Amino acid sequence: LKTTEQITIKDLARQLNVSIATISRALRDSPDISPETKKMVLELAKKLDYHPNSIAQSLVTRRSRIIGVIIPDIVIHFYSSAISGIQAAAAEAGYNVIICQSNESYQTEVANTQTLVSNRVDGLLVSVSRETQDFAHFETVMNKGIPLVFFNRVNDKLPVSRVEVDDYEGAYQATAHLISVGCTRIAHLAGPLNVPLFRKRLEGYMDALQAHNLPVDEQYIIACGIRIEDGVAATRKLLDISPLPDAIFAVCDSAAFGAMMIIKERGLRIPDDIALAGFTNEPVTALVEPSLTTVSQPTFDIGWASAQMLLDQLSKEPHTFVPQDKVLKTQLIIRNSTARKQ
Amino acid sequence: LKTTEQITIKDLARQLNVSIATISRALRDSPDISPETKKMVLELAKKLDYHPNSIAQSLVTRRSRIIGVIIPDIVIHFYSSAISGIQAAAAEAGYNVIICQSNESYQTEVANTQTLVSNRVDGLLVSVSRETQDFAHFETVMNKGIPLVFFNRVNDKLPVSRVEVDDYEGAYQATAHLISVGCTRIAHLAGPLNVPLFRKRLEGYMDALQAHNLPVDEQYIIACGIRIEDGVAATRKLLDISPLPDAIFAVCDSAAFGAMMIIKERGLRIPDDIALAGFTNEPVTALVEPSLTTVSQPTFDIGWASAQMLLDQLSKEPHTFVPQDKVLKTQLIIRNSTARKQ
DNA sequence: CTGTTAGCGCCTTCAA
DNA sequence: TTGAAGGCGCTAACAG
Repeated sequence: LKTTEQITIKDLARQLNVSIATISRALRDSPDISPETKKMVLELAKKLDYHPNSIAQSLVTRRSRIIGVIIPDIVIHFYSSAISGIQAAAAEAGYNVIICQSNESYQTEVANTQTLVSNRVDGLLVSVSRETQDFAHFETVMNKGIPLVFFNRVNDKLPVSRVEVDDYEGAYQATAHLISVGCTRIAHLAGPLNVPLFRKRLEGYMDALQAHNLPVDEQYIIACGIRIEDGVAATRKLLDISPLPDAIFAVCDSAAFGAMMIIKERGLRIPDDIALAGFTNEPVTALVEPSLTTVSQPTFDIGWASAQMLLDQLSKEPHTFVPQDKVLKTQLIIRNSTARKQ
Repeated sequence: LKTTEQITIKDLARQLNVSIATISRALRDSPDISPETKKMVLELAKKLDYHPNSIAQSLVTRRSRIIGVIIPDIVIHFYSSAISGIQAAAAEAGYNVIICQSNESYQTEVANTQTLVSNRVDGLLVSVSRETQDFAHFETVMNKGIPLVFFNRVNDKLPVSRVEVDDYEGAYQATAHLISVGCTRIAHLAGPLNVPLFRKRLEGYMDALQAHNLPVDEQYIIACGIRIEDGVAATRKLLDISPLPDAIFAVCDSAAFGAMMIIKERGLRIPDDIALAGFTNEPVTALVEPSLTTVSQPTFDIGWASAQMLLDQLSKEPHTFVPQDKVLKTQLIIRNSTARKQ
């Protein structure tokens, strides 16, 4: 075998002495085709290892059966897990997925969007970059009639469907838990506040403090990114403050890991000197020492639900579209990093 | 704006009263086109937010500018990081990437392959599933003239290019290091041995023992998967053996994490009772307690190099093709889990 | 039930 | 420098 060429319906038609239309029908078991012809065609197709050229199909059906996904960073566990959910749902419906990473860059996100539009994806699933303030590129997508669903990094600037978790509630519970184990000077490593979900976590934190008659002390709220290094830097700053906090609620697990390193480096004990809680429940949170209290997010389900929402929209008439908003529940996971103070 | 339709060169041609051929030429700055016409076309294209339909382009050029990737599991840090490398290299060359997960299933891998072929990817980057023994689906791909590169999970059953790391050497060094800190009963949590790279790690481990005049004791070699739970189960078995090992070299970091949990659960100390080493150098290895000695792999670079190798093949005449084999270096990272015994 | 015909959006000779 | 025409592989009327 040295077939550098792919088999087409034309080849099948020639070998079987029928028209290409007949082949096309047989392959897609259209109702009006004789069983014998169909059998004959399918057998030859299998023998020749024929596979339809999806590109040609897409061109004529005007559907690529491809979903485009834009995320900030695939290496972040939350996103790789969400993508698994997206792919599972997509595969079940016969769709493929093209993934683009914005690397938290607005420019890259715009470029990604264009690429996906050029590739004629049937719909778009997006977690916007941290930098993104202007949503014109997504408006363009909508104007072209391409369904769009935001997940996790959502916003209300555009009338599109979204899937998110109850970040406010999760943060509230984590903070309330820290209070319940006896902490009174609770600091927060806050995420970039132009991202709504991080703002919601901040609000949940603040409201929990107030609901328990604890002061919201601005100096205990430190701007922080979402990588380990960010947690390291933010915690260094935080531990220069006096009096020291007796607890830290970090915006995400990675930031919490960074905090953990610095707290230990300073010779302080977790949770005795400083209790610590994170957000997301990455697998390793159970493994670090002490194990990390955190807020569990259904990462796979977020991806799954987003894809379902998009697929649902894809299957309906465009004019019947009404934006949906799905909020998934989080769950507080209590571990040793917040064990009750003696 | 409510344009549900996408702009085509036909629209541009009509508005400008020129032929579609002229538009096509202007857009792709062909040499024979007047500067004025070109300028006129480009301006209108921008104004109307025209973007070429890549599907139509692919159909006629017979190149999709899409690279297909098949990996076992995107949630594994190694793979998500490798994918970042792949995407970076692909993007630089103007290629897109479609990722499929086999979930370690042979059947799924075969299905993935078909999907990607149907989508007329220009080339394929593959880390085969754990189950895969039969490579006929990849032979089919090669017979269709689609370039193929194996990375990480490579094998020598097919004459294709591959990118791997020096697994043997990495395992040898890790084991030699354990010996150098005074361990003499070194166990190995071995990966699935039908996967060549895991076999190489086993061989590196065994050869290091022999080179240092230590016996290779079969009961200290435990079959293990590559997830945390696998490490847990394997270590449970291992710690029933007497005498207990005084060190464990785990096939990967996740298995090492599982081992770490069980060792602690048994009230044994790391490294004093049992030293521990992993493989890959996932970010969290530095964070667990004690921090984990491991063998660092250039995960991003593996992806990058694989993509480069494929792109290189794509740019050359098929008949000039000679399979390449690139082996990247690993590096031993010594941390507290193997601190010298007092 | 099957064949003919016309595109989908674009590229690419071949003429003009 | 530009236009006309054919075709990439497939689907979808429309006839027969």
